[in-house]
Amino acid sequence: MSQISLTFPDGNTRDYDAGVTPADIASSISNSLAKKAISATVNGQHFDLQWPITEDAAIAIHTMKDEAQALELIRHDAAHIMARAVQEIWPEVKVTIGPVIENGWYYDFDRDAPFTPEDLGQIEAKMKEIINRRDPVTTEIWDRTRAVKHYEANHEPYKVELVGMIPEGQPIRMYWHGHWQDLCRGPHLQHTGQVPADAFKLMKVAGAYWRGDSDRPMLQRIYGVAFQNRDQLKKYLHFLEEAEKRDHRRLGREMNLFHMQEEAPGQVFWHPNGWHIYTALQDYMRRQQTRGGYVEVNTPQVVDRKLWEASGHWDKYQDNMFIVEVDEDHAREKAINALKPMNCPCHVQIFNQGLKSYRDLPLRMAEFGSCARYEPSGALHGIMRVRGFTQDDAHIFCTEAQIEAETAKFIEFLAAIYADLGFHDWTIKLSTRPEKRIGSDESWDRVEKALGDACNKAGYAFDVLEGEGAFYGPKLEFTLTDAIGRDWQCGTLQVDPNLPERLDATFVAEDGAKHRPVMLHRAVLGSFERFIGILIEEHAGKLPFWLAPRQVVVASIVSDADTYVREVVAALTAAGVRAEADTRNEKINYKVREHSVGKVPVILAIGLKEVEDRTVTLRRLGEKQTRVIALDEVIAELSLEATPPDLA
RNA sequence: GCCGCAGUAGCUCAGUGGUAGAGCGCACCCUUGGUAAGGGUGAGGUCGGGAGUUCAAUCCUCCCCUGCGGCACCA
Repeated sequence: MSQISLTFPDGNTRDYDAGVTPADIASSISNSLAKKAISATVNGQHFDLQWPITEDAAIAIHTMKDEAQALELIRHDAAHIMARAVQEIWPEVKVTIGPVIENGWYYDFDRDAPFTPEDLGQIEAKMKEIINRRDPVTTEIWDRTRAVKHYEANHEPYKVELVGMIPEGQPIRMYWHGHWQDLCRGPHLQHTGQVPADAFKLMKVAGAYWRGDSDRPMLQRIYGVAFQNRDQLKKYLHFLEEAEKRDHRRLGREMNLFHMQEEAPGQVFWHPNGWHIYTALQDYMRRQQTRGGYVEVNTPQVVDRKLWEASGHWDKYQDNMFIVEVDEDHAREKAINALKPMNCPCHVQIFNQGLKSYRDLPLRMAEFGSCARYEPSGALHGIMRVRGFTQDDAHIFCTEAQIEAETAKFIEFLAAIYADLGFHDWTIKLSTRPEKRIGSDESWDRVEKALGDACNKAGYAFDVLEGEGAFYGPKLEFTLTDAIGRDWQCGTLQVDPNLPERLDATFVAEDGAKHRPVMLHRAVLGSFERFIGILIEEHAGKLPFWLAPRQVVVASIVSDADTYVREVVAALTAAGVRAEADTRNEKINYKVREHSVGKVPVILAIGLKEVEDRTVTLRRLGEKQTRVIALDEVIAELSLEATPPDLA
């Protein structure tokens, strides 16, 4: 038998017979390692202890202390154990796939009756039983015919399909957890008892299309989470509770920011408190855009279909548009209009007024554009995914040669805004040419390079998403990570030579001839609605002072202080601070509690002492400590704090 | 749009084949209290909408709407 040479993480190499398994190697090192080993990494591939190694390789043996590998195996085995549990309880249920996902796994089943919450409990109990049996996990490679025959005989059509999808030359691997068999690329643990019985939980059942295709059958997906131990599971469940407390829908109600109702699904009724956030953010963005060399415009809401036909939206986007038919009784002639889902065609109309010179470029045209999109009902989510929204939209009309400089300028523009808004952790993704596209490869080459170079020039790294660009051009996406680790794609910059072409935008160049400009669609926040939702969740409702809808409540302790309370409120208001009086007949404890729950950042308590000394007692949200401070001083302090970051 | 679940007072939720309850909130009264809920009294509901079964429907059945969790979607 031939020999192979294996290199260990410490740099030592040892020779073994070809076909040796990581399990053999662990045994050859020590008994304790043989017991503790769970898997190996062989030439970068996560390897089952039972798989033979056939060539020289770098190898590292993993134990439960290697968290990444341990969690992957635990979750993957849990998925199999769950599928087995389901089939032990309901043998007629058909199995499909069950991958590991963040924090756990899911498994999709085909079953007529829906799984109920009680079913989940039953499955969980059965899983624990299987874990306690400590059934061995074994594996074999089968040939395709045998695998297909096996699954046909067992009435598992989805598995037959999966076997058929495995490319020629790749092994068709079977795994057994005890008697229960599943097609699986592995790796797995060595016996079911290695999955901690007290550190997993089945979370929910949901529908999911077979192979993610909405034309194929809807399956039932059971989600589970699993960790190495009970404490980690508890911690995760606690995290979920915390995330729920940040839910913008709940905080929106509690802070009286906005509401939604069924007469206007997917649209926001902004209350005074919420509208303060909105206008503060919009005022800030308007100042930034002015500073960034943009001109602001405003364009119609209801636009005749002719323009949408010309722009191409009527063809490609109609399902997402609100169509408005004007009745003949009310209009001179019957017209079909659409609410604008995007601002770009209208911006081209403004560009097309008068003759543009190359001297006008780049022309940066911004609009807080109210758009309406008929989003699928299932997509709606609070104020994050809505049917009526306002974008911080702009289109930069420029030449191809100006794309790089304009993009670099935009990245710096966006970075400054994210920093002001408290987001420092964000990334750029460059989406490149898709398969179905227009334009020459040379032009794609140039424009993709321009975007990449612009990122480098601005000093930011980027990831590439191959083939994810729009059909007419590549784009940059800017994704920020929030306080609890969730990603939100907000900013975007998209190169578009198509729309100027379709809507016949031109400028006169130095050569005296008419040329086609390129458009850069770009946004920093995306939509105000969604971004405010993100801000609320980011801060768990405790917005930065300058954005907080209610900044200060001045609360009387005794009613003899009411006159002074009103004086303090008036002085703060005059100094540009949003202040309100609370002179209700309630105890200070009650007022403090209520305004703390309402996330008011500053409470000024006023009793007879403060009236006497012309002071206030200041209490900040979340702090127990209070501070007595002179009226003039507190006005100066809070007025400074109320100043937006770009004006401070 | 698809699968599943849900819709009862402003909010959170309980409940019943004979038109309904709690806590908080709200109103009024007492209380003037020093930093996360002082006490009392009271008002408030076409039980999401429509149809059906029934002597009788908030409850059972069907359709619709909206929401929630996923999936699909996000030119």
